Amino acid sequence: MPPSKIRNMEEFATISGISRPTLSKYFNNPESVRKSTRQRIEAALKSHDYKPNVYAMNQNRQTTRNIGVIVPNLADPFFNEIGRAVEVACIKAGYSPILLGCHGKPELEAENLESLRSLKPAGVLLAPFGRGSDRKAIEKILKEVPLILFDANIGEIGAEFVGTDNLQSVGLIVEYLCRSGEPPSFFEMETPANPNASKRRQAYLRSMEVHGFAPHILQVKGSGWNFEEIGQIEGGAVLREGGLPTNTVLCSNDRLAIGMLSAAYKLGLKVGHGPGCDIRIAGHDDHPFSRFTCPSLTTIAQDYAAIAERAASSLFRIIDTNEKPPQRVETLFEGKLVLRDSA
Amino acid sequence: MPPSKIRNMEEFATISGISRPTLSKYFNNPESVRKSTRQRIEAALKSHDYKPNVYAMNQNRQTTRNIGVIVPNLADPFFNEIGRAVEVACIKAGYSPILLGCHGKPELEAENLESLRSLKPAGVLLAPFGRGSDRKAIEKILKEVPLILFDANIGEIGAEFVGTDNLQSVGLIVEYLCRSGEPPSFFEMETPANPNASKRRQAYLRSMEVHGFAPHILQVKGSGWNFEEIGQIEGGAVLREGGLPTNTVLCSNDRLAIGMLSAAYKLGLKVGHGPGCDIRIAGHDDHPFSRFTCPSLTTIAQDYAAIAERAASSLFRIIDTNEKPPQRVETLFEGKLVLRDSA
DNA sequence: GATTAATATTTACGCGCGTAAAATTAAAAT
DNA sequence: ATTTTAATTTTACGCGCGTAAATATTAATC
Repeated sequence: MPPSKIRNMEEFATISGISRPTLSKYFNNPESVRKSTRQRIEAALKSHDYKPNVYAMNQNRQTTRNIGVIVPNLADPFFNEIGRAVEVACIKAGYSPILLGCHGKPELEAENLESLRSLKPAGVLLAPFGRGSDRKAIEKILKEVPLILFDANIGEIGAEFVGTDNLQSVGLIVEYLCRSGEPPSFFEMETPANPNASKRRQAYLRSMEVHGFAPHILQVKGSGWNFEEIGQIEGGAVLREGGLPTNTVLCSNDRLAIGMLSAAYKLGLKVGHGPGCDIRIAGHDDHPFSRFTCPSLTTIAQDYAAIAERAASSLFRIIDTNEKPPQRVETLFEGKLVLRDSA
Repeated sequence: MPPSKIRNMEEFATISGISRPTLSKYFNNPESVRKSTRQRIEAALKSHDYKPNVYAMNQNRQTTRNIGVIVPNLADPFFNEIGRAVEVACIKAGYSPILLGCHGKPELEAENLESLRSLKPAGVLLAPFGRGSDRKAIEKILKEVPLILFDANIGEIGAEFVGTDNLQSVGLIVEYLCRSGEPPSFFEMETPANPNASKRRQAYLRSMEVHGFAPHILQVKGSGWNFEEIGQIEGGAVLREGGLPTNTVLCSNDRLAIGMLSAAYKLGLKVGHGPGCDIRIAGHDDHPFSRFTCPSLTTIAQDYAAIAERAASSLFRIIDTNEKPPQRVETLFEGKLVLRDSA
């Protein structure tokens, strides 16, 4: 990239000997021009360092190549990873993803949707808060661009929902826990922000029934996103006060389990499935830290790569064909049991 | 916001009874118009749901209100938090932050800088990789907009560096460890990506000298960002093979320490400072998980709020006054000792 | 080599807003 | 009430590119 500064596409057109409309076509889709032309453009590009002005590009265009991706909390490793996977899928398909986190605050979800709206994205991939989500804000952007929900479902909103089959995944771990020891209680927050939580509770109830055990649900106080802290404080209280009918607990998610493990450690309880262990604790999600907890956490791994891939490709299909599927689809992927030391 | 759809500023001008240039002024800085006018505009805004087209706004403008913020890895809670703090500071100052993570890949840093360049930001706040950073990519954008480094310093690049005083912070924890028990060894990766790592090693060496102890540095293999895994595997090897001259280890960062704690647990070692403990392990950074490790981790808390605030405000000053400080400044904030159970 | 289909060029207009200069109006100071 | 000062309106142009239509060129087919 020599010092030659090109100021606009016009200039680059004269320098490269290609007409401006053809260049415009190229930048919108390199495949849309003849191979020989493409090569000439790319050769010129190498020796001139020109990039079209993104603002001018998108200003007078009916549809941009931007994809809005919103997750509730980028600080949560699960959402970080799934957000990243979606990002990569978008780039691969020639779109420009805009990944926005809501820092655990539902009001930021509405704000992010609004700022996306002014970026005129071609589509939106949203992992909503669920209960905390501003339904009107979602419906507002939905009128303008296709939207697909992932991770958490909100009834009948968006063209598709892609997530994990909680019924299957929770069934899997409940079955394992029942088979390998005492049946689990279910540990969760009283007012979970995420709709998956209630799905998991229902799956737990159903699964316990299938195995012929009496369910026992521990709902503790706590809201917000400080799951570890809630698990530690409230889970610790449960452990101390002996509110458990069996020696096994299934936590609604790994972050709660991590907190509970911490509480168990403080109480001097030995967690695990070996001899001499006081209690078994299991989680759900295969949080990146679950491998490093003490003891390492038995949990369910979500197939976030598949979820991300599917959500993205479904969105691209809608964008490309410009037609919504006649019926709202719900795609669920199976979770996998990850056996470690805690249960 | 009734159904009235306004398509451009012109339309909104006729509806609101305000001239378009005045509206333009208002949207660029609400304070720049008379109070009575501002109130009229805001009243109209409430009943008409108009927002200027961002692309058209920025297209023919010498300087946008965008601030690029780049951190090495949004999945790392430390960078997530400091990135968020910077974001908030930008919004507060009326700028639009664009927070980009590099997912631990230095090549993404260069890519992100490049995509920022085409967004014509008013300035850039960069937490660089350090060794892995593409110096040329940084210098390229530096020619166009002011840039401030935070967290990790790269010699003489950018208008300012804002970070933690590792000499002070490591001195603090070494002093504590020496005073309260046996002097620590220093545990780190062989080829740390982050320049803070070598700063901390130097600070350790100097601090040990001050207290009259022989330093002992454990450099283990490993690169990349899987710190916990490296801490677990390599730290575990150190613990097993008895390569420690004392019962105390200071890890270069919390994530290594978390891995080492996990290894110690697996080996059946009791970590802590109480009676009957086999080893003391300390970290650096006050990672959000450090409160929930087993045992909870004694560490150093960085003042990331101050770092973010300072980095942002310095950038705004340069942008507003349109002049770089005559000399490159390095601003260091002190770390605070966080005493928990592990050391 | 002639015909056809695909691609490129020419020409021209518009997007929504920034921004400058001059004219006007309103508010503040005297 | 008059002058001074500040803010607003009018007018007008341009930014860089999308995009459409007509024309010219190239490549593919026979």
